[in-house]
Amino acid sequence: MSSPTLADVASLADVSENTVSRVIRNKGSIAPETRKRVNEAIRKLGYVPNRAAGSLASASSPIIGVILPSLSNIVFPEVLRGIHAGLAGTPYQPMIGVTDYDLKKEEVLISSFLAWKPAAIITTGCEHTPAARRMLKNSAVRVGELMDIDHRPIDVAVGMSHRQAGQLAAKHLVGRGYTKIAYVGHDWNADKRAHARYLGLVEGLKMAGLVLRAQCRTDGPSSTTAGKATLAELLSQAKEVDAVVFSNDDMAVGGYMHCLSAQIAVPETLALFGFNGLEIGQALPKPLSTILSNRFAIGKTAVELLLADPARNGKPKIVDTGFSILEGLTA
Amino acid sequence: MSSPTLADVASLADVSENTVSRVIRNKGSIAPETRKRVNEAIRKLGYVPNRAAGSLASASSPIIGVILPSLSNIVFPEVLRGIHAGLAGTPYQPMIGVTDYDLKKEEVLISSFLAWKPAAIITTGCEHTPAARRMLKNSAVRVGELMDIDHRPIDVAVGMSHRQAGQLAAKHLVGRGYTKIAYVGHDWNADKRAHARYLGLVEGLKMAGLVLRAQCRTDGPSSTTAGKATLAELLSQAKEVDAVVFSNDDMAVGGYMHCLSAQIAVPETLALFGFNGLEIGQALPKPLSTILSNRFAIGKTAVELLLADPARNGKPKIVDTGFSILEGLTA
DNA sequence: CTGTTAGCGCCTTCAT
DNA sequence: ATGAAGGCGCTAACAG
Repeated sequence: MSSPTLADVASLADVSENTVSRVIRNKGSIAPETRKRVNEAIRKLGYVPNRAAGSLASASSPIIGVILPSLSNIVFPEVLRGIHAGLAGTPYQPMIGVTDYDLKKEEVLISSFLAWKPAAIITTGCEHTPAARRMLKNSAVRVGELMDIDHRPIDVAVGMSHRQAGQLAAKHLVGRGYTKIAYVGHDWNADKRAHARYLGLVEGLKMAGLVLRAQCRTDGPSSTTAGKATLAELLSQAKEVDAVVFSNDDMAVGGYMHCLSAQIAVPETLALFGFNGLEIGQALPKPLSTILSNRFAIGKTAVELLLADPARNGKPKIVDTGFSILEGLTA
Repeated sequence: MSSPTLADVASLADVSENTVSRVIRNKGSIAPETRKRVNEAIRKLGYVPNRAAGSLASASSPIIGVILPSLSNIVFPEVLRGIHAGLAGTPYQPMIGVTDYDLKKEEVLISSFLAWKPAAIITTGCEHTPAARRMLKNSAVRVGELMDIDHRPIDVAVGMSHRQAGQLAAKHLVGRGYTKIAYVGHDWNADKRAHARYLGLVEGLKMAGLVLRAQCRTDGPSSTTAGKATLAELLSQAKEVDAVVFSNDDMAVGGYMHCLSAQIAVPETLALFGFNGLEIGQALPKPLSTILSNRFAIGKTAVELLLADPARNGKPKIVDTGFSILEGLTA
């Protein structure tokens, strides 16, 4: 009734448990004939190794702890998709935690994950509570900090410079001749990267001798609905705007919807610029002008990097997955 | 350097390991004063229980195996969100696997998850390989099959009847006076539930003495882009259509985009109907008429049900989370 | 190339 | 209300 153990396989194959273990983990050299016998016994019994036992004995588990701020924002499932892609074909399994942008929750998750002696912990951004940072530093596990590379990582950071992306948005709009540029965004407390892009935008404008004409932000998270409403609000206060940079594509698509409803010609009367390069933005009657962030690549690259070496490699490492302009037709 | 163990806590608190273990698991009765001493020692040492050891000793782990067909379709992250919500405040942790709609991959995932002696396994739909079904049945773990309730579950099923949803779509359109109804969809092999809705739609039309006028499907998964292109294709073949039912909202939003580009009046010239009730559909200049599926509730309900009882409760159980019409303005 | 010997850190059972 | 003993199933040394 209860599952077969190494011992069962060993006695059926007439070898020691250790040999079976070696066959399974592909460690050391084994006589081809022995290996065959063992594999047959495994198959015959339908043996599946008990992970808990293995983890206890080796003081390490094939778990990858993944901590995401949210699942509502499509960006994070896409990072997760990249992580899964990187994990395909390996014995590692992702364990997921969600912080709701709450650093204290992140700390608790890190502690629970560490209790599994995971192979790696992947989290988002560079901000952590002091206790969280200490736990990560002191543990031997590999640590990936994703999305953001404007900081010194604990182990490896994979992502892009959101500041530079903001600057690029400014450069793009200025290059197209827009001068009366405004900003429509969402909550910066939760989304520090959106704030970094904003700062970059302002810097970029400054370099061109411009300033932001107006801005409007909602309190909540980004959404199409919020983008629609917030652009409407912005325009009711500042009419002389010729281009709007949104905190991301969700917001920008909402803005586009507002323009459709209010019959504002895009980009003739008002240019729209997003961030992320989501599919929906490219399916609009006029594809959204935006910056493509490589979410999938961030997840995949991080996993590949982390699994390449079981131990930290001395000094911290930063990988820039970059970003690029999607020209679009809205700006 | 290495993490403190139960023994360390025990000797610091001057009790036996056993007592510490009892305090942590809140089992049996403990003298208040002893409990205090133990908790202090735990805090002082920063003790975190080793999950692998606990799982091995108790032959069970606080892991919930979650198997999803895809992360690209926003619907599944939303189910996952519900699962997380149900897990909040419990010691359980979700381990995620993605099948890419491949039953063989599901089988492999089930086997790996079972190796952890999880508290429960949550998967999607009713279709499994024979081996997968056997493993789930024979294991003592609780099993949740999500999304779909048109079948006899292994343990518990939580979801809705997609067939009935299809019928309701037909009823709604017929009630509004549409008679020349067509269908635009995506790959049924991957998405059996989309197929079930299609069948329901055809049945619903039949009840009203109607037949589907035309249909067009893409091979790939659903997406806005695919919806846009596929509606265009449908209309190039069948011009006398007055309403289109899409396999889901992604496709329908794409259809809406096509209508905008092609200057087709919605719903005057062509009515559009979706499925899911995604936010983006409701942010369109005319909110999409669609059926709201309760993805979040499905995940949350499933977890609550599964955790309510550690053992299977005798007979299989089905929970219908239902669905409802979102009236919208496109049909 | 294979076997032997000890644990890994905790939980379970049985005492007291 | 607490302790002692044993073992969960596997891997890590070491032999040979």
